[in-house]
Amino acid sequence: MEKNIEQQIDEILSRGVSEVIEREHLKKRLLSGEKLRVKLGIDPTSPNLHLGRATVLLKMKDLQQLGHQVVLIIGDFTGVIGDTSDKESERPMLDAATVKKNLATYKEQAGKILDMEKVEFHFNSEWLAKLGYAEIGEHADQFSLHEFSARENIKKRLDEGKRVSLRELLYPLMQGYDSVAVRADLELGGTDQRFNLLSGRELQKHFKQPQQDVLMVNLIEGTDGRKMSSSWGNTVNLTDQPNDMFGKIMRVPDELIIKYFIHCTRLPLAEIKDKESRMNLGKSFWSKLLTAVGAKKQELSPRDAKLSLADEIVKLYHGEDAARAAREYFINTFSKKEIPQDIAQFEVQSVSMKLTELVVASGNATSLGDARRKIEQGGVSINDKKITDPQAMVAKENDGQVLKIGKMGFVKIVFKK
RNA sequence: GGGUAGUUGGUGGAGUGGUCUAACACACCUGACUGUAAAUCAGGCGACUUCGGUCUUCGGGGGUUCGAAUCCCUCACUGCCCA
Repeated sequence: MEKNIEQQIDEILSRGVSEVIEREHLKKRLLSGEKLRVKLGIDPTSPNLHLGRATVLLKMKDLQQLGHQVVLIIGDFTGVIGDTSDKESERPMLDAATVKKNLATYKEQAGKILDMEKVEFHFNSEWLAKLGYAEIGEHADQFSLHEFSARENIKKRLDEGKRVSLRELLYPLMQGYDSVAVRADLELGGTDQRFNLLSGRELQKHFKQPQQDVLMVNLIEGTDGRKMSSSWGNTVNLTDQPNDMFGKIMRVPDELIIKYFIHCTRLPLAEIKDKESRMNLGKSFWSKLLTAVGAKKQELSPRDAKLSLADEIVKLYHGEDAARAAREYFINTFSKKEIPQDIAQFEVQSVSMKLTELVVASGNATSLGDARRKIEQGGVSINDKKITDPQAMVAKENDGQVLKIGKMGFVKIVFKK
């Protein structure tokens, strides 16, 4: 049993983790049976959680399951400081109502992973709003401009002649002071948070508190292989419907399969390793040879690996049944190119309608011009028959037929008159 | 406070009086290919259209001109240098 716990802890400290600061110290504390206060700061400006953010939450969950206290800090005050790289809008102070609303959304999403009943919540305005210049000056004195400007992303912006607001200097101070305020033992974050996470240690030291340990998880790439970010549109959101979520994961580049398994699921590492080696098998010369002579059928195709990846992830957020259904949907629709069973209906209110208008009205094109282009380029069909005439009309005889736009858009046409 | 250079479509970035809906690249969309994806190839990528056109866009506002992304004024914002 003892050993089992140690293995769990080792996995917590290594799976998907890029760096742990005071690793040995932290391991010792985790083993000691002490109940640690594990801090995570969350940003109330963007309520949409995606898989990239979920990696940290999964880690929090692991810790929660070992009996540690999860402390979530809602950055209602920090949110104002935020990132000023967006040139046109200095963000206004979030009003209480928005924060509340975003928080509710957040809780709902994070609740898919964490046991929210056991989470301790704080708004950082609780303590940050009370500080005056004197205190801020004191905190600020713990850091130098050099340290700050050496941060990679700041340095880059400085080099490129982009604006870096002085306000941004305050951000790490605030996040660091949060750790003091909640007396954090451990703080989690992405590797991009390094500086902010470490600032907590600085300030705790200054305030004669024991210094928190820091655990940084790797950032994962988005579905297109670039950095996962809401503004790139390459995220898989926790709120995505099962079919969507499944499809998005299937679109992830092959190279990321194992990384996703490690970071976004809790499939045992041994199984992941097995998949990895079986996938690599397919690439080697010997395996090709063996396959050619029919001596071996062990290997795993990236497609199948990805299917089970998508399965695992959807299961995590939507449950097993949903995952199974999503898998079927995907195979039928995209592999076998069948028309799915349940598709949205579009009710036509008149006797006939222009196809272009229908495509737009059903949400499958952004403008009539866009619809026309899709039609002209052969992206639109009705009951598997391609329509290429942009002037085409739909009428009574199309009642109940299935309109397909692109790979994903299915609409059942229903006439009301 | 002084000086100086800038602000172009989702992004980067050309363009300095008409041929500009604005090069090129990325992103995005459609199609082909495929084991999902990627890669590759083809086409597209402001809006509306009776498919002949019409209208809107180059930080905001105003002006000069037959004509402005391009010239002038003004406001806002940003970089850099100096104090």
